[in-house]
Order: sequence, then structure tokens, then C-alpha cells
Amino acid sequence: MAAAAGVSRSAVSFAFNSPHRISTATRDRILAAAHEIGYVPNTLARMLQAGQTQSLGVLLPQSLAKIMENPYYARFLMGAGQVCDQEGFTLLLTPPLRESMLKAIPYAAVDGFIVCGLEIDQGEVSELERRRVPFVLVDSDPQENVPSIGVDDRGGAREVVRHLLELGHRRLAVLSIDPGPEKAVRGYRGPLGRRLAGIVDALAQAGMTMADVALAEVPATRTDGYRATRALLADTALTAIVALSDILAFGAMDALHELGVDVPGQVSVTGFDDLTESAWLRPRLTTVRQAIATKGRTAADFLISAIRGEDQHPHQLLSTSLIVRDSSGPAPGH
Amino acid sequence: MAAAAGVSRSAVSFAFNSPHRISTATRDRILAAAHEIGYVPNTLARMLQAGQTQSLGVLLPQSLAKIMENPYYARFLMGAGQVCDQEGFTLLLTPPLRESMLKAIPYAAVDGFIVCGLEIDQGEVSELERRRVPFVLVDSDPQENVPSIGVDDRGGAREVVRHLLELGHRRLAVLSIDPGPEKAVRGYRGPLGRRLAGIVDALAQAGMTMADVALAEVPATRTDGYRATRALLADTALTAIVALSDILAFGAMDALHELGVDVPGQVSVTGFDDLTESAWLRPRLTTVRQAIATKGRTAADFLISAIRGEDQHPHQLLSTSLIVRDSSGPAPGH
DNA sequence: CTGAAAGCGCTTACAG
DNA sequence: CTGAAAGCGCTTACAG
Repeated sequence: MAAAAGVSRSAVSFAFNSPHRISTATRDRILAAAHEIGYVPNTLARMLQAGQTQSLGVLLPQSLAKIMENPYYARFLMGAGQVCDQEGFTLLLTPPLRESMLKAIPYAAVDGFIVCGLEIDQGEVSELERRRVPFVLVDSDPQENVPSIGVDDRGGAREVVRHLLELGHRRLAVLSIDPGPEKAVRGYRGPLGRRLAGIVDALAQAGMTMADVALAEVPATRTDGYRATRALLADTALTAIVALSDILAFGAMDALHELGVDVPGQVSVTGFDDLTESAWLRPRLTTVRQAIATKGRTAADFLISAIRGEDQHPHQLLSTSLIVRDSSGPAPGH
Repeated sequence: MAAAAGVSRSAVSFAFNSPHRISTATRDRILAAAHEIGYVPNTLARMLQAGQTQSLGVLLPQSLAKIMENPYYARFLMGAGQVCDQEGFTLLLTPPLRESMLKAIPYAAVDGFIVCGLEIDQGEVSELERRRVPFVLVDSDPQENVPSIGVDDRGGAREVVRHLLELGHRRLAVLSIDPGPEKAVRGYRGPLGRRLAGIVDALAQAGMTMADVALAEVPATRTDGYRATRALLADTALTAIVALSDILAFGAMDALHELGVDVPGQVSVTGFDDLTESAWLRPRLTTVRQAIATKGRTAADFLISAIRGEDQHPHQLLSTSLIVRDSSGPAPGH
């Protein structure tokens, strides 16, 4: 390129980056020549030289296909995206490579990582530390000296179960997410573990234990919620379903609707998350609100500050709150 | 690093990339030293050297926040993501930079671009060509010699309106998407233009024109669909609402439900897209299905083939089909 | 199996 | 205002 315009490489660079350090005439000549031969500065080379990419990585615990199917992530990415929009960052979605989040890290050219849903640390944290790239864990079990953002899952679950107990429900079913094979080895972890702990808390106050409630563990899709609910109703005379995510609650409502069971007259249903759709559902869903978009925003904010070298509070716990709508009511005969 | 291990730079590189070209002992020594001093090969430098990033860019027409709020894009990205998962690519979401898709291009270090919803080409195409980076336009008005993927919007719109006309509906309202200020200058373009053209086709066959139907143009959110429908019902005695997107149809149903209007007894409602949620809605939504995920998959497939230098068919038009469900029925008294 | 050298393309002090 | 040089970190023929 420099040759084509008959100038030095620096002149070319100045033409593109520092117009003031070069005469207008030369600049025009260079730009014209560039246009002529179709020259354009290489993005990667610029990034390498600048030592920054203007891009935030989102390290995801599942395949892109699964993530994009999940309204929870849509909302989380909306929040993170808001900050990126503002600050001129792009967002690199990085799913596991050959089942491993760790293996995906070296292929992401980004200025920082938002690490989503890391339940068992297989070295991801130390790999990130080794790279000296800023990062923040979202919804993981907090670790000493590792920046993280989470929500009060336990408190939320406690509150919603208490709400049902106060309404007189005693025959409860918990529609839970299948923790996968790891559970056997390590027990419940992450948000699921905390939510279950919250349920146990609430039950204890009523002199109950998990043995007193029905438990179904299924993958986290609407159809799974639907199927599990049908199975549950066939087995048990229950008066309330505590779904550990709104999506599962949607599926439960589908099943109840189809079977002609009145909600909340015969059976109450509660969710967890408060997705946008939950308020559109009929009956409108009683659920635990977590500020998903805020979580995304907070994560991106933290990261961008860290990238700029500003110090930030390393741990954040966002609150949850019970949103009582129309899908929960007094237990029949209460 | 090389110094720390007491070997040459190449030895280090071999240790990481070509284990077989180096003795196991040396390799172990190097890896140990690397671990010791926390060395890890720089991602950008590797990419620059390799001339590839293993990443696909998605050039988006709106802010990340708006994109992630839109179930249409969630589904599209799911499809594209599926292919990326399979091929080990990451996905870089690239929203406009300072309102411009063109300006965003130089900051995306990717092997190829999926260009979404480019309605008026402001030089994006020639910039992409200049960079000699593979790309494919999605849902744009097709251009000569530019790879593109689209769906038969016109045919779909024609079919759904014909469906309503056959059911005896004559008092129609079209719930359309606001084309923004560009419309005045250039007329309707892209998917919206094609859908409107399809409506005109169908009306013509019944001896009608756009002047015979009510038209509301609103932003593409559920709430906008809701509000517009309330306004429409206040003004007009209509028997059918043709929404140009499912999301708008959802909003219309919300309004109808709230006003106690029976669907489809008093008013029929149709959508466009066939989002997953449309089949869950009550009454289930009659709509035009476009294979959104397939579109995403096709785009990513095309791109990855192009990156690998395989030739591909440069234009693809996916079909649409009318899905008749429960939200459309005979016009009252027909 | 190893090391010196060139090169992936760029940017930015530095001296003229 | 311009040009030769060093450097951002890596990888890969090539000769030993």
C-alpha cells in the first residue's frame, strides 16, 4: 500500500488514524490510492498493536443453540448489550469448545469475559487469571478474591414457598431443573442449589422437609415442564406447583389448562425469574423476580471499568422479590 | 518466555502447537516453565499469524439491547449458532457504531459476516467487498452478484390475506411496522415492502386496494401492537387484523382479550413469522411461517463454506407457508 | 530435535 | 510534515 501511494508506511497509518499529523493533500492522495487498490487496514493487526479489541466475551455454559432458545439469556444479553451499545463494545458469544468452557477461552479475542453459569470450576478461573484479562463470574458460587455477581436465589425461593404455605398449601410439588450427573458427585450447586436451600428453609419453618413434597427434575424447557406436570398430576393430589424457573411454570400452566384444572382455584403455580412473558400469561404468573437485565448490565459495567483500570466492588448480590399475581391463591378448602 | 525456559521461541511455539516436533522432555520443561511464569500464547497474535479468527460476525441493524429483546433474532441466532456450535466458531454480535453499520465493520475481527436487515446500502456491501471477507445478506432486497438469503415475504402475505378474504372478511386492518423516516424518501423496502406488496396482490384479486383497509404503522413491540389495536377498535368496525409480525399480533390479542372481544368469533387475528410462542398463545395464532432458524443456519452454512473456499449457490429464497390455527375464522355473519 | 530469521500488518515514538 | 526503525506476539519454513 505504502508503495502504491509513493509514501512511507507511517504516512499511510497517519492518513487513517492521525489526520492532523499529515498534510491534507498527502492524506487525500493516500486515501485515494487506498480506495483505488482496495486497501483497508487489517483489523487484527490493529487490535494486536493497540492491545485491545473493543469486544466483551460472554463465556457460556451451553451451546449457542441452547442459549439463544432460552429467554433468560436473551434478557441477560439485553442488559449486557445495553452497556456495550453505550460504550461501543461488541459482544462475542463463546460457547464451550468440545464440551469445555476452558478450551474456548484461548480462541476468544476480547478485552474481558463475562462468565455465565460456571457451576464447577475446571480451571476456568485460573486460566482467566493467567491471561490477566478482567472477568466476572455470574451466578456462580462465590469464591474468595474472584469478582462475581449473583442474585439472592435462596431468599427468593424461601419467600415464594412461604407465600404458598401461608395460603394453606401443604401438598406441594417442586418442578426442578435436572442438575445432570455431576449432582451425584458434588451435590446441588449454583442457583439451583441455592433455590433448593431456600425451599428447605421455608419448609422447615412449617415443620416440613423435602420428603414432604413431590420433586420432579427435568431439563429446563417448556415442554419438559408440561410433561412433568402431567406426570405429577397423575400421581399426586397436589395443590401447588413450585417451578424453579418461569419456563417450567409455563409448561405446567399448559398442562393444567389442557386438563381443565383451574388455576389458582384447584392448583396454584409459581415460577422463578419473572421473564417478560410471565406478565402476559393468563392467569398472570406469580413468581420471584430477579433483575436479569440489571445483572447483565452490572456485569458489563464492572468489566468495562476493570478494563479501564478503575477499581470496582468485586462482589455484588442483587436482591430478588416475590411478585404475587393471579396464578397463586388459597389452597382449596382453606 | 523463551528465555525463562532456556529455549528458543520456536521451541515454545512447538510445545504449544506441534508437540511431535519436539522431545517430550523439552516440551514438559517448557510447559512447566510456562505454567510457572503464567505464560499463555496471545490470542490476537495467533489469529493475526493464522489469518483466521474462528469467529463469525453478525452485522446487526439495531442496538444489541433491541436485538436481544426481539424473539425473531433469538431464533435466527439460534439457527446460526447451531452451525457455529458444530464447526467450532464463535459469534460476534456487531451492532451499528454511532448509528452506522458501515462504521462497525472495521472493528469486527471475524472470518465472515452475516449482514442482517440491511435495508438501504450505505456502502456496507462495497466495504465488505474491499475487505475481501466473505459475507451474506439476510432479508435485504437482492442485489446483483451479492450473496443473499431471504424468504418469500410477498407470497406469505398474499396467502394470509387471501385466507381472510375467503373467510368473508372485508373490513380489514393492517398492523404494520413503522418504516421510519426513510420511507418518505425511498418508499417501502426490505421485508416490510414485500409483505405490503403481497397484501396489495391479495386485495387486488378481491377488487380492493390499500385504501379499503385501515393501516396502523407502529414500532414492532408487543405493547405497540396492543395500543394500536385499542386505537383501531375505537375508530373502526373491523373484523380482521393482519399483523405484519407475530409480536404485533400478540399485542393485538392482548387488547382484544382485555376488551372482551371474541377471537375469532368477532375479530380474526393473523400474524407473520410463526415464533415458537405463537403456538402457545390462546387462541393459537394463525400466521405465516417463515423458517427463521433455517435462515440462520443457511446463512452460517453459506459463510463457513465460503470461508473454506468452497463455492456455493449465492442466492437462496426460502418459502413461507400459511399456518391456520384458531385465531382466524369466518367473518361475523358470513 | 533445535535455533536464527523472516513474516503476519499494523502503529508510534524518534530523528530529520 | 515525513521516513527509517522498532515493536505488538506469535508461527513456520529453513538450515543445522
